[in-house]
Amino acid sequence: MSTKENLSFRQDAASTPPRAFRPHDHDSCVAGAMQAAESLCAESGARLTPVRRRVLEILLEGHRPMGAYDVLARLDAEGLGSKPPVAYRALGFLVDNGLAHRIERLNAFIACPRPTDDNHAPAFLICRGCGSVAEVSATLPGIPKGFRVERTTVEAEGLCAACTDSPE
Amino acid sequence: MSTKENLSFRQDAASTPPRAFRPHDHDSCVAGAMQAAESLCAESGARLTPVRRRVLEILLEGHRPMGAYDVLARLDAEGLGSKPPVAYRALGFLVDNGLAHRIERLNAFIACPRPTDDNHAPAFLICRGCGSVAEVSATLPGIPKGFRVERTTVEAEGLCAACTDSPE
DNA sequence: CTCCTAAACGTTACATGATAACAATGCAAG
DNA sequence: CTTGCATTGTTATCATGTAACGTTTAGGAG
Ligand SMILES: [Zn+2]
Ligand SMILES: [Zn+2]
Ligand SMILES: [Zn+2]
Ligand SMILES: [Zn+2]
Repeated sequence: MSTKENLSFRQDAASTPPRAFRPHDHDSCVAGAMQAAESLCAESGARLTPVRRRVLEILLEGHRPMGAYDVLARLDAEGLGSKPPVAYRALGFLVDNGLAHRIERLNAFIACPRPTDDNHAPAFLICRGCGSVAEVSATLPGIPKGFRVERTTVEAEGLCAACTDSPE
Repeated sequence: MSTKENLSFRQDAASTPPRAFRPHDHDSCVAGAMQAAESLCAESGARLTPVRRRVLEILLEGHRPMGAYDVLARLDAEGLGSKPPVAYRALGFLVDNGLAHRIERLNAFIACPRPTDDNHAPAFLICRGCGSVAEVSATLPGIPKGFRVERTTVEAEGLCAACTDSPE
């Protein structure tokens, strides 16, 4: 459990599908991510306020992205806020602090499963069958000399192993 | 001129910046892309109608992406249409036929400089300094076995060589 | 050439996604 | 305590994208 998922995926890319596409102990999955978020914030001084913490928990419920307004609906139902900026600010905080990522193709957000694994240039595998999204590590090959890359967006849409097998 | 830019960039990635980031004969750049678009459409039976052709020309004016409403403003000024669906339909046609691409990070569209170079899984280098975008070829490494990739979005934001050198 | 059909176009209305701006509140350092 | 700054609450508005439906047009069948 000490190995990064994105690294282990690299090491034996041929064997194991990412955790998000497999049945797994999701409770400990969530607990680990929350734990990591807490310690990251404690370390950096970032304030994981109630709304921010709750949004992270909501995002962590499934390995699938949620739109800002989906998150907002949840917050509203729980009395934590009803106006767009509430959701966007919390999501912005999480993204800025590496606790969540934005999926550009979907205009949606997903919790980072391993926020303490630093320096990750994340790539996302988006299954159009089940809607799950797995975060893996990607390095772009062949960037021309002279272009200084600051941020990358790498997203692949397709079918996960389970959805490929399933009878349509 | 027979070599694909995206291939040549791969072959000597260390030497030449992509054309979009260099001064070049842009008129012939445009002429080539229009030529390629014409023959692709002739071949496939797709109809490059006046609005569609004009939108492609507009996108080709610079190696930079334009939002749908920017394009629409141009069309409106020329009396070619004033309602969003006009722009979105033309852009959709161009994207579907490989004559333009959508840049997800920017909610914007850019003309494909080499639409006849087939099978391209394009990647985009986005310069935040000058706003130019270069299209290069990218293959994603290390996709886990079992995930069937259908479409990719690969975008890198940063600074092109010229903008890195320029004194802020 | 005429008729027919499918594609393209024009327009209305709406859905969805995101942010600017400012007032009110909480909170911690000095 | 008080002063400053981050956070929150709220309003209003902007930006992006699409469903739906009627009309026009191009181009092939007869
Ligand atoms: Zn899980
Ligand atoms: Zn799936
Ligand atoms: Zn050019
Ligand atoms: Zn530049």
